[in-house]
Amino acid sequence: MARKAGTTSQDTEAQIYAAARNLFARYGYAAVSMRQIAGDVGVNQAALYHYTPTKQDLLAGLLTRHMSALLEAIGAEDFSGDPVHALDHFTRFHIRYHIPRAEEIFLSYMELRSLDSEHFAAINALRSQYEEILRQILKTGLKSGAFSDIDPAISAMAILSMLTGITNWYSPEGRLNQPEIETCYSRLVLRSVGASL
Amino acid sequence: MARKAGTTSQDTEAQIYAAARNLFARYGYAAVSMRQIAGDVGVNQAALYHYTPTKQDLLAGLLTRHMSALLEAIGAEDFSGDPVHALDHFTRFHIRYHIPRAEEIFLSYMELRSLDSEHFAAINALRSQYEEILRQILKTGLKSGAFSDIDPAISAMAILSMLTGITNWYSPEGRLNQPEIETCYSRLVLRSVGASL
DNA sequence: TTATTAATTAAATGAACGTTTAATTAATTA
DNA sequence: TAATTAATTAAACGTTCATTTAATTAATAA
Repeated sequence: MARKAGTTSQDTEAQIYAAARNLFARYGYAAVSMRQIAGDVGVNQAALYHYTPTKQDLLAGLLTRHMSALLEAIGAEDFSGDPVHALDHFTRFHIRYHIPRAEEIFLSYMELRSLDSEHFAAINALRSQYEEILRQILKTGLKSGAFSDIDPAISAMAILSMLTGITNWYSPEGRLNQPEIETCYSRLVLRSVGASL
Repeated sequence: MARKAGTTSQDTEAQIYAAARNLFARYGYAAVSMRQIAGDVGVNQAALYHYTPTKQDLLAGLLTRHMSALLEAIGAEDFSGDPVHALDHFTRFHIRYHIPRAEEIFLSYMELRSLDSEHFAAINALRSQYEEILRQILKTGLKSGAFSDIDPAISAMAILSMLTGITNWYSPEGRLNQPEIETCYSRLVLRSVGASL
């Protein structure tokens, strides 16, 4: 047998990554077999090895792509102005970016442990970069007096946990829509660091 | 071969649960084999089946024990007084209870998906009970005017995410000790719901 | 059009998995 | 002390796993 008529390699690769993301997020990396992923895509299991050398690299690829895309997206935002505005902006950006990507988020929090140490270090470095952006906003606001009585490092972790936790309960059919959730969380975040509203 | 000289069944069971908890938390339920657990305890793999009918029941047992112990512990606390004090008390209780139990926490957040639907529903009901305690504190404080401009359901989830996230970065060798962390988080939490400090 | 390359498959490999069975013996009960 | 029960083992069962090999052919380049 051979290449499927009318398809390109890029299509197949995207489908493989999408299927792997979905299955890993639902059942966990170790619980998902290469056969399952191939089955979802509709190809033979051996075809996957044209796109990834191992299952481990497939996971690492997913996580790297996710973190790189996140860093690129936040790199296009401006947090240089008023710290209160910057923190509100960061909060809303984070929620808006993460809600439609609940699978990736869950994966990148749960399956870091499934990576070998090299892959782990690489992904973790990317995550630190993202955290650092929030830490900087908090430090700036603390200096300027916009925020008060906070430990920027601790507060950054607290805020990120709070925001990322949304993906654990959010549903498009829920009581609040996304802008309402943003407003709700923005208030919680700003008040937590002592910003005067 | 037979029973090991000088040991009791209770010892072995406790060791099995401890090993399972540790391994599941480190590598994930699906990634850990019954042979590994048995190896850690120092018994043959078949011996595990004297204590659990299946691997799935072993996980469910771990999670049930954890949630029941948590509910029993918080049941001994009093949150009926001043809402500000109650929320401070809840925050400190949560941190104090969870920090030494990072393994169970990680497990009960990550491996719910590994449970079949009956086990899942049972554990989830226990978790809701715990969340409800915080929701009640927030509702009471909102009525009394101690807290302001919050959605109690959303705020409860936000606070729990924030607090539980501590287990992702906490280290006994870290910059802050546990009481300092408690104070730091208590301020974040109280301010987030608009309590006047 | 022909030759080459890239994408895919069926089949196999050897290892590991959860679980069961039947035998064995330490501890407990009578 | 003798009989029973509970805890444990070695070995095996059938299944599934990630990965490899060699063959096959659609798409592409010459």
